[in-house]
Amino acid sequence: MIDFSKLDKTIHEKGRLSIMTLLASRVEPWSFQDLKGELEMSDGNLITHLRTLGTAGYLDSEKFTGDGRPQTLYWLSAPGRKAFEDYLAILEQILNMGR
Amino acid sequence: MIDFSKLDKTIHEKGRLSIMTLLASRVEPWSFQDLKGELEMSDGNLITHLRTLGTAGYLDSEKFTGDGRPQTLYWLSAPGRKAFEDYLAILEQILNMGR
DNA sequence: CCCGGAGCTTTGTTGAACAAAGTTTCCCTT
DNA sequence: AAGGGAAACTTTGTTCAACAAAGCTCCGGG
Repeated sequence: MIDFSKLDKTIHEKGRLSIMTLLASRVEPWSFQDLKGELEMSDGNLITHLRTLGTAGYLDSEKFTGDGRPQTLYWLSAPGRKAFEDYLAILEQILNMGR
Repeated sequence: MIDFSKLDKTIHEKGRLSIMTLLASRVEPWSFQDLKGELEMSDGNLITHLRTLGTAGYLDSEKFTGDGRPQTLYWLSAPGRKAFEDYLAILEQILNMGR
């Protein structure tokens, strides 16, 4: 039987799930603007989710101020990738059980 | 790109997701006691989630008082199964995108 | 006629999502 | 140098839902 209590609540919330999925979907980091453009989210909401994920140790970020406008890049940390893999494993169990 | 806004919030919450998964996993209905035994949830919390799903039209229920103790049985309605299928389709997209 | 369990309601607390507006920093233009 | 503007971030406040705990109701059995 699936252990739903193992479903990482930090990841499961819709907003953060979408962020984690985007970050996991490619190797290159995402800028704040790219994330904002892809997800329809207010600045405050987006940055709060990013901070929550950062505090959990799931992502790293770096602020660049070199070329043109300043921008911050975000990418999954190793623990973040691991946590997301675990999360996906449960999704897979749900899929297999529900069909 | 995945449309995360289509992620049914009624289903996505952890408690209701576990209920829907259980109900979808077999043809026979589940009794309140079976659900309560499988999911570790208080009576009030469980019944509230069931009512939320019922109000959304995602499940049907019937109260039996014939043999021995009274019991209520719950099962997915046709719209509920459809909504769950749609939900699973998005999970599948997330899985495919994250790997 | 109580006793107890099943199902359900009610109440209250806690916490999180989200929006909106304000703040800071820094580049670029004039 | 001064001001404009965009990016990133903070703050504030509202709103809503999860969840626990306790109480209520119905009904069958002893």
